[in-house]
Amino acid sequence: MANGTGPLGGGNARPTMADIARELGVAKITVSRALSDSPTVKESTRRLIRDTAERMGYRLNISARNLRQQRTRTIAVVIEMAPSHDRLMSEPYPLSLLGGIMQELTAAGQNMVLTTIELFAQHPPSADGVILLGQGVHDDAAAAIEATGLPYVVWGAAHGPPGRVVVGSDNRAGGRLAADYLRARRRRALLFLGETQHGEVEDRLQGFADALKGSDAAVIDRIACAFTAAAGREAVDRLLAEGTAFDGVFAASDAIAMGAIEALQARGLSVPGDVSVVGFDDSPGAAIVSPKLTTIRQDWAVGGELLAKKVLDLVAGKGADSRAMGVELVARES
Amino acid sequence: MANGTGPLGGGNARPTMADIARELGVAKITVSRALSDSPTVKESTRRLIRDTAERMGYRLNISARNLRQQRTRTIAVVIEMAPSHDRLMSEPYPLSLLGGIMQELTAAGQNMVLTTIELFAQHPPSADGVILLGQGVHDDAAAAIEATGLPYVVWGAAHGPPGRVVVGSDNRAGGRLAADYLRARRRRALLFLGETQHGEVEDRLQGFADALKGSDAAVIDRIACAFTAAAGREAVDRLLAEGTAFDGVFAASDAIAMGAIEALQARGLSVPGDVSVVGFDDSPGAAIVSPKLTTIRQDWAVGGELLAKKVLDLVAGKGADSRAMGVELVARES
DNA sequence: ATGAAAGCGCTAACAT
DNA sequence: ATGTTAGCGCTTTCAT
Repeated sequence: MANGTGPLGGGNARPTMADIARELGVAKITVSRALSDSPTVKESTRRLIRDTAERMGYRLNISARNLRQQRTRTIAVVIEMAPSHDRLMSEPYPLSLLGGIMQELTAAGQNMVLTTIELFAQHPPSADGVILLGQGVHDDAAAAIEATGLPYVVWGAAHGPPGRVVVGSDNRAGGRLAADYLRARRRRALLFLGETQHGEVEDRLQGFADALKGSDAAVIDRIACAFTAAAGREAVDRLLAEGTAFDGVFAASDAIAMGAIEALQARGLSVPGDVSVVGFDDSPGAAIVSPKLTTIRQDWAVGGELLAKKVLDLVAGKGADSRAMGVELVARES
Repeated sequence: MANGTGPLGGGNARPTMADIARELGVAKITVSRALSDSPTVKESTRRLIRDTAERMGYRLNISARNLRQQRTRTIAVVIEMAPSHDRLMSEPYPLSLLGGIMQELTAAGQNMVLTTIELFAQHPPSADGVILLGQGVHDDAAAAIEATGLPYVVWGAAHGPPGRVVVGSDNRAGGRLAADYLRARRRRALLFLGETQHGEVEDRLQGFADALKGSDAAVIDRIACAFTAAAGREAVDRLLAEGTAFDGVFAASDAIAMGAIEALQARGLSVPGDVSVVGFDDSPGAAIVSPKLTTIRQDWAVGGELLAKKVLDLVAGKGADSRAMGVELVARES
């Protein structure tokens, strides 16, 4: 029973500035000025025009303005992954990053179009700038964006060319914090769980390994695994089945850590009795699982705001620099 | 060190179809036709034009096309909430819902712009249709969208006017399933936790209460609480402090349920020994917490796809109907 | 198979 | 304080 706004239109097409101008006997440029609050329009005229516009149900044609002004007031947010169901949930770029971006763009009166990198490469949306979430294993995504010539910023790790603006957490510092935590608990045989092809994860491992140098603790194994609980569970289960012994785990995400804990408990091992586990992200479930998960908190919302600010600066021709945001260890039970 | 695409431009502005046409000595309309794969252009001409366009770095000006064609190939997705950090975090529904929407829109070659209802009301983005996520307590959000005259669909509960297209889970059925589960476990004094101002939650409670009729079990109390673990914890803690006795809980979200379990355990009560708990959503953490949470699963990704399909149908003038999607009880330990 | 003209709705630049 | 002119880049319509 939907009616939409069919093109039958009994003469009720959306009115334009010209319609309002004709109605009032003014020039359409005056309408334009009045509606955009130009100070050169007399207050009374402005009020008259605004009221008439409202009465007639006028709405600005944004495509026309964009065409005329050669800009879009739109930032494209590109998610560097196929839009598959389970991946979206488990990837470490949750909605809070989008929330931060949205908050900042909204405040600046900018629109935000969301695409995947595939779609972006095929039909780049009209936008003044681009925020890329995740760089992917190779630099394909960034390359696709560079091809458009649009200014862009990236969430992730600063492994790309030096001029690129990257915002991300200080993943090395996160790795160091995890190492310190495990060392303070006298853990020596440590496991790292995470896909180090992923730049951020690589940094986490690097910080982790660095901080262990010169101590009696060491990374005895590193397992590439996806950002999911299932992957963490399987990895740990396999190791235990093989008889690998370890007493500490640093996982590249909380989901992985939770999966690891499950696998440990399923084999009768206690966390943190036998094995200590540190996750990454401080995701919502971390405080609720049993044992409560010790983890490295990164502030995505702030990251999102920074991304948005920086891309807007670039769009405005103001320049911007990369930023590694501080992280924090949240010591809970694990 | 960012350079952007400064307006200094040594004559290197983005080329237009006219530029390509001049370069090749053809009419710009021929360029237009060639680039849009019109069959009336000779194959050799098309190839020539495409190659030249690529060589010159041509990119379609979407604003111009939109203006000329009077449409945008864009769907606005409106999030009916302030982009506040914790709500976004604790409310997982938008993320997978967005995934489904994106998948479907992407496949249809549509762009997706994301806004909040506030921003939408101030500056409606240019879009051919709207997907509204969540209706809010009153009907404000839907009203703001209706004011634009754009076709729209809503995620939530079908409590609005009859013509409105609503996609959502069958929340009443979810409530019934929860009731059946608790009855089968001989639970009699039941608690409902959730904000029934929220249409979906209201339906969950209604189905729940309906299914209890004529049994010896009953809802002894219903507490309005936000969708967070903290709210669930506080609500249950307060009740226990007051000495209220109950042996079953149905929570409007998994987060609430997890908070409730925490509070129960903190007071030395066992789940499910003393109290059974049913959540809603089957969110990622549900299978990992201890005890593993029994919950009602709703498939957001499919919901997102449906929303997108239906709004595209409306945009195409094809009509669409509302849909309550089936839910499923996932019996775990709680 | 290709082209010329017109115009989508808006605003910058230059009058008045 | 208001108006005139022109044109953003594209595609529809009507020739040829």
